[in-house]
Amino acid sequence: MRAEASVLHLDLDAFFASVEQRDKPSLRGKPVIVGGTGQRGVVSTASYEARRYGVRSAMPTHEARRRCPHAAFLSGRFDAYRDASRQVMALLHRLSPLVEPLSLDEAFVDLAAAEPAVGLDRPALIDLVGSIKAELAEVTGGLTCSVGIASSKFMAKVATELDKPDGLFIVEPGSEVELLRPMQVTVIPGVGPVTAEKLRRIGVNTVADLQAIPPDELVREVGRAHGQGLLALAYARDDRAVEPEREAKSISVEDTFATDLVDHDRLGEILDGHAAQVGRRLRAAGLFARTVTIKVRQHDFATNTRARTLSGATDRTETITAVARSLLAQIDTSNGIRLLGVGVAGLTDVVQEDLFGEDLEAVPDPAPADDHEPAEPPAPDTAGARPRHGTGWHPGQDVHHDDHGPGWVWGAGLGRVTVRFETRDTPPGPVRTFAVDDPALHPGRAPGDQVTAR
DNA sequence: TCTGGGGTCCTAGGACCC
DNA sequence: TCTGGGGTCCTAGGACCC
Repeated sequence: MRAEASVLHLDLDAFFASVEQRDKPSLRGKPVIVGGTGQRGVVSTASYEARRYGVRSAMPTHEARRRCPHAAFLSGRFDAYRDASRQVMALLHRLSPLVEPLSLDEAFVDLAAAEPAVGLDRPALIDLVGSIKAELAEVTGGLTCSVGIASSKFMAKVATELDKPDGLFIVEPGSEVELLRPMQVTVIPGVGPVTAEKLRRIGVNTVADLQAIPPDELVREVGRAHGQGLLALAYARDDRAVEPEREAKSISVEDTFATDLVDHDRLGEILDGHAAQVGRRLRAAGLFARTVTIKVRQHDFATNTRARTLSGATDRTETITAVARSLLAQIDTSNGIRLLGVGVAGLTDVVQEDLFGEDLEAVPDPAPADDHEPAEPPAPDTAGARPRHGTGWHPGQDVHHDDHGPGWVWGAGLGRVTVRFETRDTPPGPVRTFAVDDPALHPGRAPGDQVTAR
């Protein structure tokens, strides 16, 4: 822990939903829910208007629909979220070279490393955050954020939660432990449902309870590393540095199906598709992987993983596919599978492919070594998790119509697709319905539709 | 009709080596 | 012909985070 409040934590408010409201004027001030829109979807982000109905992140979408049937349910536009995120991270980088992104919508900034230096007294920090918020709204077209500033990463993150949305909370150095004492133990990162229940059973509900428990009892309940970690955080002891540019340790692609799958050929095709995506991402990042993992979620939600480590690292789709297929063969899929995933780990950026002596059963005809873009296997259809990967229209998607210009998919079904024609810079626009195969209707934005940079 | 998709980190046991 | 101990790598599962 530092002597000064020099760690800043920033969290974009209801990020995905806010980007949707920014780009879809008719949704401003209305409940918006971004997430999986199918039967097995869950909520990623709910706008504050939707939260008033009890809709929360990670809630099954069918539950969200029950609570807030009149909300707009959108499946998400990750390119738009990534763009906004990049703008925000770039802004923070102009403040300090030490920026650690935690996700698209969250980051730590080390203010002690700010260039030029910034004042760390309370009035200076209030000023600084005021200008960050103004600039952030400017570059992103009106997004807001909440900010916490404290003497450590842990306390800065706790602080952010204390004033949302569009808030600022500065923890005065020295006041950390008193601030924490009355809080629920679940404010401590690493205390999820399972640990919270274990702690509850030994009478620990608040951080003050955690401080009072004999350490050996705590360690007995939650394990040594975890127990000692919790105890340190209960006393606000946290000297972790703000670390920019953490390297990726794994890459994975997975998909939950609308209905459980039994058919082995279909599962194999889906596995091939996932392996191809993983291979593409690996090559795009210039990385090679030594370990291939598959993940299988059974009909009853029981989850199996199988992994195999190769003697050399690869970025080849054929190799990943062959290993993944042989791993899938080890698993009983006869009762129905709800999720299938492929991942790689053990990443390096040096070429060291060495498959001599590798026992790859079921290796398909190896392609020439320079062929790094094999034909895509057929995309999963019917029972799969469409429309996310399919050609169907999905709610919220950007579209362009030859006659009506840019808009977004309001809904689709029964051979029809309904589009609202509006953009971030227009007033709420009109709604029209087309046949799903209307040749004048195109996915994405046409070049002329680009929103003016601000 | 419960329960996403992308990750990180930890634990425990077995293989293997010296 | 009798049972070590440490270290590393690997696999599987699970908790947790956004």
